[in-house]
Amino acid sequence: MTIQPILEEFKKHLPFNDEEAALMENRVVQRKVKRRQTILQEGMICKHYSFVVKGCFRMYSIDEKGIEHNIQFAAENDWITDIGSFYSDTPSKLYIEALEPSVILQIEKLDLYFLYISIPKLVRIFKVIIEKKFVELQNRVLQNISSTAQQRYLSFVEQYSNLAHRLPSTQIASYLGITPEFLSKIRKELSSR
Amino acid sequence: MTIQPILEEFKKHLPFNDEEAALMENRVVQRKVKRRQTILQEGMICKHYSFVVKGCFRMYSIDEKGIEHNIQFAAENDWITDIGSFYSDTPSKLYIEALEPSVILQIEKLDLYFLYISIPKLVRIFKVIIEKKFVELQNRVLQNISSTAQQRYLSFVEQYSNLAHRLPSTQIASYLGITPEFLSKIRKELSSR
DNA sequence: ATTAGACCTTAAACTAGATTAAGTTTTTTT
DNA sequence: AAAAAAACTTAATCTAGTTTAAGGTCTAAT
Repeated sequence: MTIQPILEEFKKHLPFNDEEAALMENRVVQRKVKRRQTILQEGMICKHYSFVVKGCFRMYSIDEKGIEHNIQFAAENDWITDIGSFYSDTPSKLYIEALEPSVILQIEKLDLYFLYISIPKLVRIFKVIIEKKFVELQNRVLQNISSTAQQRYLSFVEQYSNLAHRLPSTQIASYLGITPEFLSKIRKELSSR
Repeated sequence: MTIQPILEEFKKHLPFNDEEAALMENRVVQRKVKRRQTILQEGMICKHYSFVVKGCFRMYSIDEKGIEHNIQFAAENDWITDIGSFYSDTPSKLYIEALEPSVILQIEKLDLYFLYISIPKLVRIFKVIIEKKFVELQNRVLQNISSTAQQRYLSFVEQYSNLAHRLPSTQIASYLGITPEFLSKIRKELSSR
């Protein structure tokens, strides 16, 4: 079954029976994405909720000066979408790009709405998913307004150790809101102690 | 009916019928909160989801140096809770304090769970509420990693003009992640142009 | 196998924002 | 109404992080 990875993930919340799984299987599409390929670009309406089976993505915005700013990473068993664009059908200001060759499972908006009605507990599951992401984001805001770049780097490495050794440091710097040059300085300082 | 302000707010999502309203009325408690009084403190488990009827609150954390950092404000018709502590029954690291004499409506966790079961669309409503807050928070993260303090101040004033003229500038500085002295400098610079 | 394009590092000069400190005004409490 | 406490401002000094620039390494594509 294509959606097996999603079902495994849902077991942590509220497990699905065979009938529910079959309903979902019909509405989910698997897709391969090459390294550097984008699945969302500025100006597009975000049509899908995507689940990462294999690989890694970043969501970023480009400012007036042309500089990219990483808002979020998503690796195996994580969900990624521009939730604002997705639910309100407005053009996105963001990009979602594969940082590695990847495999994802995608659900379209109307299919997700159909599933919300036919499998009511799915609403509960997606509510819990977003609540967890909300808490993570809130902690990140707190860090941003209260900590130095070094402290933020250390807690990024601690919290996302799987990502930290897998991502180019340019991408991490962009996520932390500092220049790659300064991250290099921080790393040197840390290694010399 | 005590919960009238909540019902008005829900009309924007999915309106309640009389029966549903009565169920909810039984599970909601009204409470007056004095200026500077806290409804949540570090170490406590956050027991309530709170709806602001009148007044204004801030949620903040205190760092090792004793400095307070504002994570969120909530004024009329907004919800406030430490969602991490509330759903996982873990001690909070945050404070919620009234910045003005206030009136709130509170729902306890078990009551909310009862209502989620007896009024299924309530799950949908709270999912949408948190999704909107998620988008706001994501924009704030983007601002924090990509903009100067002046730009962040200007977009705070634009987005929350109702709050901006109501809050002491110390509180705004703490929310923006800068010192009150530097905010004063920014304001002077803006007014002289 | 070679070249182009990312990626990483170092270092000097610069700037946004912090810190310290002192003085003024406004608000709150008694 | 007076006293205390909180809030706002200005300015000098300091520092975390940026900018610019150059050289070096690694990876990927022809």
